Amino acid sequence: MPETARRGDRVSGTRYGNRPTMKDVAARAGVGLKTVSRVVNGEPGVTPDTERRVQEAIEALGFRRNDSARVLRKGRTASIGLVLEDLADPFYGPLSRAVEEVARAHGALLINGSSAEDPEREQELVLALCARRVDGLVVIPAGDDHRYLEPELKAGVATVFVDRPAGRIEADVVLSDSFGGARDGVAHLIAHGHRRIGFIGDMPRIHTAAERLRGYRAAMEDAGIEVEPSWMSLGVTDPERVRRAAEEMLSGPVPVTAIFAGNNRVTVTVVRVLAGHDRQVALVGFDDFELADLLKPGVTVVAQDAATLGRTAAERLFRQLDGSLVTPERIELPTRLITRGSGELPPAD
Amino acid sequence: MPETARRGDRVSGTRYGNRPTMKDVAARAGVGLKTVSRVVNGEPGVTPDTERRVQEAIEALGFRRNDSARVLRKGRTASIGLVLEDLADPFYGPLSRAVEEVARAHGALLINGSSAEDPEREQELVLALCARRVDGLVVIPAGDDHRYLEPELKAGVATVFVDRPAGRIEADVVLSDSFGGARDGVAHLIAHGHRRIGFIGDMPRIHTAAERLRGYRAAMEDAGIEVEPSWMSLGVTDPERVRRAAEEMLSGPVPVTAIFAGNNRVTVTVVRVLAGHDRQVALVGFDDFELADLLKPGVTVVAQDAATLGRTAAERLFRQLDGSLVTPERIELPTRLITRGSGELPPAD
DNA sequence: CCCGCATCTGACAACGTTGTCCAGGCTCTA
DNA sequence: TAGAGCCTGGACAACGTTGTCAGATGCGGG
Repeated sequence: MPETARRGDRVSGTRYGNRPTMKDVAARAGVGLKTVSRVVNGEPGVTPDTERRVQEAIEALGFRRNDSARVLRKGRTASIGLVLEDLADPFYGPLSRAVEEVARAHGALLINGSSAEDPEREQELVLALCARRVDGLVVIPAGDDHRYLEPELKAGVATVFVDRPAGRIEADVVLSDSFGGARDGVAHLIAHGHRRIGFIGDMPRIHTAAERLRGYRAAMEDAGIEVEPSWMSLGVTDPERVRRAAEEMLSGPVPVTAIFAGNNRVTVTVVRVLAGHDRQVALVGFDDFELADLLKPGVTVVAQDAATLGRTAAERLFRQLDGSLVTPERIELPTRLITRGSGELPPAD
Repeated sequence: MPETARRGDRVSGTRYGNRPTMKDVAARAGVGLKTVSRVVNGEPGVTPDTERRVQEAIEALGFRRNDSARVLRKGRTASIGLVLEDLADPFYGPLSRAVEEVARAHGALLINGSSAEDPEREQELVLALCARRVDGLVVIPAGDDHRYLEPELKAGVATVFVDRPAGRIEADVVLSDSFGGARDGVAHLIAHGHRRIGFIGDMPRIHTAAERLRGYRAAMEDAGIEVEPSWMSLGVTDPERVRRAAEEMLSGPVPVTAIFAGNNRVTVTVVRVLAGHDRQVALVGFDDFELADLLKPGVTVVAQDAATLGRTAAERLFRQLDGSLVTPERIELPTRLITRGSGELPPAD
């Protein structure tokens, strides 16, 4: 019976299509396996001459340590996971980058995934990250029930939620003061004489959206203004529906003189709608965005700092891993009203 | 001698601070180790009753398969790496997202890292990803020598370069037609009567920057225009220096009547500078950006599609992994001139 | 009633690394 | 010069999973 090559057969010390291992390096350098390990990890106890021989063998074979095996042995992966809604959203880019910088400072890599605002996909992603044994997780939740994370928390996976709180579990949260920010933004419009103010926001099942709506209501109530149902549009995000919602508010039976936009995508769409109108309508948006200052008029916004949000969360994560942090906490970062013109327009009835 | 707990001691089947393993699940379910593996991987040959018992044990213990061990055994990680310049840059967010979507369609996770345009950091990141044995790499190179990747390529790591070509190695590349785009953009300005046209771009050691500069020169030469050295500003990116460069071009001995901006960050800064001037200066920018249409005047740009760039690259990557792709290729995607007003302003001398 | 076969299950090795521990050779001192 | 102590290097097991292979079980037919 003729022998055929099988996976695992060795040819001149290296496996077919596979990578050289420490064993191969050891054989080539004429030293023991552990000595190679010591050199690779910069551990003491290797004479300069031996080290040189090993380095040469590593170079010659193009050896790279297999971190999967290392992880298996050591238990830490030096990587953290980030689950967010959509990396293409300008709000999350800087956030992700901030998390990455902190991770890098701690020698960790960042694995990230977009949930597309789908709770199921969020869970799928988070569990995939856990299966890869990330040391920690930064999650911008899409769903509102995170009990599926309980075994992970128990197993010591550091976890921080960002932008929105975790559902039904105890965990660290870092978020912006959506309620206060929205209330201040709407109050700002009221202070400039507006009473008929529209609100366009995301689905209230999203925590931030609900909080911003609550802020809107609170500001209106504080001013003794009764809110017409037709002034509120909830759960619309895609440009076309935002456009329709805005048009309806502007031409309804009780037309608004100002609009509060619940997030940057909505704001931008509303700006587009208003650009097509001749009537002056005031606008305040939640979330800053690039070029807001260059539009005519400049767009007044309630700004939250995505990078700080990410940095704060990541730092807490690594403090959890240190062990210097135990009790879950809720950290709320203040927002900042930036006036640029659009929010200071007087009502035009 | 009192016994003290050591790492490795077992308490009711689970290790301290560690996670349950298949062995633990097997013990609890009263089955063999391999049977658990079969259930977890949906392999056939398990009776419904046994499967139920195993599932219950998994549930009860909160077991998650350890993918590090799995990878070690199987050789594939079902993850790909993406190295780009800066995730916070609006050009890379959509690109990253597009790569992620393709990866997801192939059941792979995305690990990404920002090189911050630093060749050393790029190499460090790429090698860290290789150590984690990603199946493939999408790289937006910062450096111009990628020979360090040779062992990886030989070992079968699928690799695609995006936006800029690889240096000194043979590899797949997907990029935009920077030269043609810039030439067309500048020609557009020339067609509208401009002859004194400024160019502000990134360091020429960056391939795209060099190509765009080449396009600028080509368009000028085609029109028989001699370029004044003071019209070109190379290697400036940070807002302050771009601002100074623009001001100098506008007020120099031979002031320009139009500016071609080499990338979106430069374009935005130039828009800011021009907003502070009363003299009308034409502007064409490379790269589209959000809200370019809402500025007054709208900003004419040479648009490249970041998402398509990312998608194309990722698709090639997985075709490499299929084995259906062998020879490295260079794919150049066309750019598109979008006229919005700023590029059609006549020269104001 | 027993054999053969199909079906289900488990023991065992291997993946590539690191931690533990011991051997051998060296230096230093009494 | 012998003994103690240090330094370097290597053998071996373990991490948690999957592939291989053989054993156990049950069933139907001769």
